[in-house]
Amino acid sequence: MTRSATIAAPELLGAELRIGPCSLLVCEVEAYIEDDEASHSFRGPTPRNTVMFGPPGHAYVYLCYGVHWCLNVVTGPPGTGEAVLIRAGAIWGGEALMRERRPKARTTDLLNGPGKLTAALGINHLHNGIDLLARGAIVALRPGIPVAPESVERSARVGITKAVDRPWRYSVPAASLGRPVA
DNA sequence: CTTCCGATATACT
DNA sequence: GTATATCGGAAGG
Repeated sequence: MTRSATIAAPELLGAELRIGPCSLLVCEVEAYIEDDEASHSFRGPTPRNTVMFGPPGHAYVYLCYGVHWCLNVVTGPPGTGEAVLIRAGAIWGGEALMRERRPKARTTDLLNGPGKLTAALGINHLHNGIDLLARGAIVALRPGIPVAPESVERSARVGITKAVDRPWRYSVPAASLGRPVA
């Protein structure tokens, strides 16, 4: 995971993100690096973004618009402020509990946004900084379904107004990742 | 279907 | 005071 965010981001597609009985397969991500006006790390460390400058494979969780939790996977060597935002996932396990947490959501809307998937999985500030690759981690990132590099779509990042020209959003259709087992 | 808007922590001007 | 890596509900067509 000691790779730059733009390399790590497409490699995260198809990975399984699990917390308790709930899990998803990552199908949309965005890369953010230090030399990037759209990145929280652009102006250096702050109380909020310190985790971005720490070791790779850890979770950077922040509150967006004062309302929604968003989950990133820290990348790059320690000291570099890089991360990959998990933007969407395919339902993989624990669907009943995820629906309980988001009762109004339809199937295609359950995990199709960074704030939606953290709500469904129950991820919040308590998970900021944890090692997603550690054995027995509360929130764990593991190999899921392999995704062919040729099938990855690249596009402009969403919801930003700076550095819009950098095509650092990577995605595959949720339906291409297979069906939930549980 | 579409547009508009409120919520509101954190960081910056 | 203003902007932001968002979402869901209301209002209009």
